[in-house]
Amino acid sequence: MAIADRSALLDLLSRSPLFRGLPGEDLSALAGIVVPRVVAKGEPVFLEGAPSEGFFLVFVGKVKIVKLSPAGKEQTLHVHGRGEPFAEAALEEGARYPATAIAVDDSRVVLVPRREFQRLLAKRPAIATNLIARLSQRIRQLVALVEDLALREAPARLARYLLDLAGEGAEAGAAVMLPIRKVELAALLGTRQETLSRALRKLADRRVIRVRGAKVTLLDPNRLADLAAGETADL
Amino acid sequence: MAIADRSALLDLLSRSPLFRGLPGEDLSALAGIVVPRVVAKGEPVFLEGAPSEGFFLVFVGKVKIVKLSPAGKEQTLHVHGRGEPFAEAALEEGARYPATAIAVDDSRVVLVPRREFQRLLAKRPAIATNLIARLSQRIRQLVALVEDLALREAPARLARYLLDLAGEGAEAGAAVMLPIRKVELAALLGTRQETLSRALRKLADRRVIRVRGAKVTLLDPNRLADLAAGETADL
DNA sequence: CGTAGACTTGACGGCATTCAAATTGCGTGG
DNA sequence: CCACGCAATTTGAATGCCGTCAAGTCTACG
Repeated sequence: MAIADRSALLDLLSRSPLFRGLPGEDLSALAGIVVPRVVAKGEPVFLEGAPSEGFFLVFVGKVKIVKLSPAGKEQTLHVHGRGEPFAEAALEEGARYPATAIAVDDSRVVLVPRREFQRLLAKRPAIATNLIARLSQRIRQLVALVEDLALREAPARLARYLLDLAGEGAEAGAAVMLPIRKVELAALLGTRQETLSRALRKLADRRVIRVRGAKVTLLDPNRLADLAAGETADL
Repeated sequence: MAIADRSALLDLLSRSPLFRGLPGEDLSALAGIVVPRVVAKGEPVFLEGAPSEGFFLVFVGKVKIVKLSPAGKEQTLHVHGRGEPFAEAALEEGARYPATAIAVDDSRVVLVPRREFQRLLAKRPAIATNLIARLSQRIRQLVALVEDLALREAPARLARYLLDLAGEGAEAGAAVMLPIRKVELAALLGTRQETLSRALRKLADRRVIRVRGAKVTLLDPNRLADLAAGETADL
């Protein structure tokens, strides 16, 4: 990795939720340990079932974590952007990756090797705390996904996603840009692009949102929240 | 709690995945800190959204973790039996329970209060390691559930569950007892009792299993594994 | 034996998937 | 600046799994 990247790397590490607040010497040591990798769009970072080498951080680009069925269907568990760690759940001795990671765009990631990380973990209990917090958060995300899949219909999932994207204080008229292609979004919402398209249409027809390509305007956030909550009441 | 229970409590704690290997003095301290609770069948241990008091261990009985929709639908995330900890993901300051816990049978649980636990956690790094392992395992379970919901049809989910229950080396003719009522199992598999009933029937008709009440005999584990993997090929 | 709870079966409808085809968006070469 | 072509997205029509509603059956147990 070029010299010019080293400071960027240090910056990345220091901002990561896992290493936040770590002394400079540790960050420096980490920067020396970490293994950079380039991954082209559509290529895997690792495959489900492969023995864990460690966990990763997204340096540039986007990486999705997916489950694939033999029948070729795909469910996205999460899409990670710059600075985010992934595969932190596969850190134990002999662990295997429980899902596949694929680059959504041309990306650069860094591998934090398992052994070295464990050594650091033993030395710095603060990292354990951060890791526990991170794992707990991931559990909450997965619980929310299960809730979506089991308890909500496609339009309601979309509504919840849009509200999530807009953040808490979503005013009427607020606009959001979809950060991923619609096929990817469909996979994340547990459906197909066709169904997503129809769901967008449905909300747009009811003047709850307006869609212009990847730009979605929230015309009526309150109604959107109702729909997200599972209100079925059609117009 | 009666004196006679104290040794049972210590036994429970020492066998718990979180506290395994802890020095006797810590276990003793824990036993003094822990808060016993009796919960009748169908009653909640805690409700989704309530501020976390800490996490729990099942002493006697069974507790299910569920997500409820406004429409009244229910998805079970997990069913915990004797000795198992639950709600370990809600340990942070100000955390709220991300799902509801309900006793499936008349049960006794013990609460491990958040503050006290955190104090112990700071003192014994080994617990942090155990906790990380536990959270990672929970993540894998949830990923498996998502996979089921998104990628498999009801009969395939049932097949996977039965294989899970039978364990790795499932011989033809091996029998398993369903540990929970069929309504509960249906909720865990993300479906209804009617659908579960039909799925059992389907597998039985094909001579893959035999069902006698709660006893299920695996007549053809290989075929069952194929079905679990998503093979659709009907008879 | 009778009752309550657990489970099964049948009929019907809906949401989402699948297959197929049309349409739009957009980067690139002319 | 515009046309071409691929990729992304949308739309339409048919099918299917599963959920709902409503009876019916089984079984443990008093």
